[in-house]
Amino acid sequence: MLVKRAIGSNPDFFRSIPIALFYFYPMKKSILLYGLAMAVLLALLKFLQYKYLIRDLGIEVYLTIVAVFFTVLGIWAGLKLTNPKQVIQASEEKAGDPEAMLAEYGISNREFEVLQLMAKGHSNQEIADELFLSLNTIKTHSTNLFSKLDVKRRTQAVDKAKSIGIL
Amino acid sequence: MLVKRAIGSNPDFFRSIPIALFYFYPMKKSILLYGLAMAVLLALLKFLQYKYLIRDLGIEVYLTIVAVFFTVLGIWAGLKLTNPKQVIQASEEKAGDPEAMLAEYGISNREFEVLQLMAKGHSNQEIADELFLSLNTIKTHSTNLFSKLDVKRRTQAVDKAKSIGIL
DNA sequence: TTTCCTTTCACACTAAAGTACCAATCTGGT
DNA sequence: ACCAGATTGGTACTTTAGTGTGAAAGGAAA
Repeated sequence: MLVKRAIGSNPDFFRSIPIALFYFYPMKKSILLYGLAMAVLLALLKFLQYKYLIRDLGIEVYLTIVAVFFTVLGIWAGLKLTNPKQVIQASEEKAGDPEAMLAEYGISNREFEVLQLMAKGHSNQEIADELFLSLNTIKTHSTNLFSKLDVKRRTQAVDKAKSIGIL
Repeated sequence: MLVKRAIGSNPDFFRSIPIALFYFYPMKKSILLYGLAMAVLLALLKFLQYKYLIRDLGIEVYLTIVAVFFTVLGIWAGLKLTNPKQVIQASEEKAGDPEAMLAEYGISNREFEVLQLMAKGHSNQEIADELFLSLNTIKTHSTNLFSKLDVKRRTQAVDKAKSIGIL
């Protein structure tokens, strides 16, 4: 909808959208955002193409912009995809029953991730940056985590988590 | 602007770009390969452009191919860059004597006492009460302790203290 | 005695952590 | 399709934590 209103003047542009979205059909919101970003960029370039004489500058310039943009986008996507990976690895390190304890205390995945970074001495802002979340979200997670662990501070949470063997 | 509106719901995206580029910076070979892959693809497309009539299919198809390719490339880069994360922290693991380490870092008795209580998750006020000291004194001790351990927060102090074997 | 370190504490300030409440979206089952 | 839990965020607020500066008292060593 948003896209449609922005580029309404270039109907032939829409041919590219289904192509982009095709590859990611089974996926969810992030992919939708990906397609959207792609569409927007294409629209922008298309717009510039008519506005200025980019065609005269050569198609290479055109492609380079797209290439760089989507590389960055890809790196970002890659970083996002690897985050849940580390959690799995970390939770499998302990030979005990960390998973059982997490379930016992009703600690969710995200909460555990936050807990792990807390234990490494990271600040809420740092955790937010590393997980690509907002500071408020980290605060929410940590508050919920504290109530589940029945503690009041992050240092207590780390201490208790280690004592019950989930860290 | 246009792009920002499209991904507007996730402003963290833009914060992640410098992060991604930061990890990317020290890797010279990867950048070289990146440029090479880019050049090869551009050449290939250029070649196809003359060989067949891709231009008639529209610039969108052209761009879509490039976009998808470099997204995949970016994801690959992202995956590669996130792996050597945990190696860095393992460098300071010197399992040694506790007393020797205290001397090594110039940590005094009181500071160590404070550190121990910190590790148990106690607040500054609680520590002050337990040691019959004022809150300000605890703050002074902890500030000095942090500078000696070269950390900025109590959680980091506890983490580092454990890693160097004084806790 | 002088010097250095430790320990103690104060005040004023900034930064971070944490609480409370709310709400939208997403996800996994039933 | 609906629902419970998970995830993500926001606002406004209170509480701790941490910094910078200064200072006083005691002990140990030169």
